[in-house]
Amino acid sequence: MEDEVDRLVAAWRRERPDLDVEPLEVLSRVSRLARHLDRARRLAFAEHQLEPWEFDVLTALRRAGTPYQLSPGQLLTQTLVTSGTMTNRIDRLAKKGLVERLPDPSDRRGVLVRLTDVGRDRADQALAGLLEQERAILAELSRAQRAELAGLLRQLTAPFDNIPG
Amino acid sequence: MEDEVDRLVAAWRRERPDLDVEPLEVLSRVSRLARHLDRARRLAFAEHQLEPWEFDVLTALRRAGTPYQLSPGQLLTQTLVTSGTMTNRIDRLAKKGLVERLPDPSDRRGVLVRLTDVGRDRADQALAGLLEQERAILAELSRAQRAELAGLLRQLTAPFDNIPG
DNA sequence: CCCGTTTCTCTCGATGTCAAGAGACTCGAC
DNA sequence: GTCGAGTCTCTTGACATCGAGAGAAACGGG
Repeated sequence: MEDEVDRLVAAWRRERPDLDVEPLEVLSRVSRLARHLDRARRLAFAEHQLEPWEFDVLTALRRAGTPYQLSPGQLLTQTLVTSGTMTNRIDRLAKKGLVERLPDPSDRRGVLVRLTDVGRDRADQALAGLLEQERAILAELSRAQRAELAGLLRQLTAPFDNIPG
Repeated sequence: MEDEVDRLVAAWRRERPDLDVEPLEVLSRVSRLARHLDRARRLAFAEHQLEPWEFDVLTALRRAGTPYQLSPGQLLTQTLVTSGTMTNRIDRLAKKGLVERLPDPSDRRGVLVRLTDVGRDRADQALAGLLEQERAILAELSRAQRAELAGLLRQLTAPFDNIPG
């Protein structure tokens, strides 16, 4: 089956026959698939009244384990947004009752963000929904193919995740 | 070599041992790799004084072939942004002298956006730089592995690209 | 022809993000 | 102790995007 990247590559070969555009076969597909996934996730989360960014923050806290609390700084590094953005996000999540701000008992500059019970349940439900949807997308592939794909992708992501920042 | 997704998956298995999180092994890697690629591309384009969105628009015109012109509407569908955004983008590219607006001779409601010579050269140079960088990222894999990866990704993207919109 | 519908592009207001910096507090050297 | 550098969170202003809708022109049935 043909996809958009096949058409993209064909267009480049026509317009720039001097260039080797083979890298696009892999990396343009990665980018485009990621975009499709973003849209699909937005839909899946909407069923739980969550935005993707809310899911990101809530699950970071959820993965931390009890008592489900992290500093805003720790949340920054996990979600890769800036501090101004995180302040805004915590404000909105707190207003919705999904997290609460607590003073950090060991550092009076600091704050701890803790998941409320409601927040934990919402995160758990949204994760279950996400996994269900992702399983449907991956049904195109056999178990062996999925493992193969995961392994090849790991080879590409590992340098980014380990060497720099 | 371990990557962030391995750590992510391990955290979920600890916190939610009841869930099968195998889909994350593939799809979280796709999303994270796409994010790394975005950052890398931003850097590569900066050497040519281009933003990623500028590259998107210029190369859409470039791929169209001579005379390198498309309507704003055609650019919308290729770049997947809204019309308000495209108007803004064309304004800024025109101000930089990379594209120009022409009245559409066959439809007085319409406009044609045409790549200037400067714009075409910038697009060509930026594409060459991008491909060079992408080749470096893909050097982790053998030619056969790249072909395998492209094929598996195509199986996942094809349903999105063909069935819906 | 004429009028309603559709198809274009652009305008406008709201929103989320980033980058830079301010303010509060901690920590270590002296 | 005290001072300066470092750390942490929040504030502010700029900016790109989206979504809804306005205005202009094309299209097509009666």
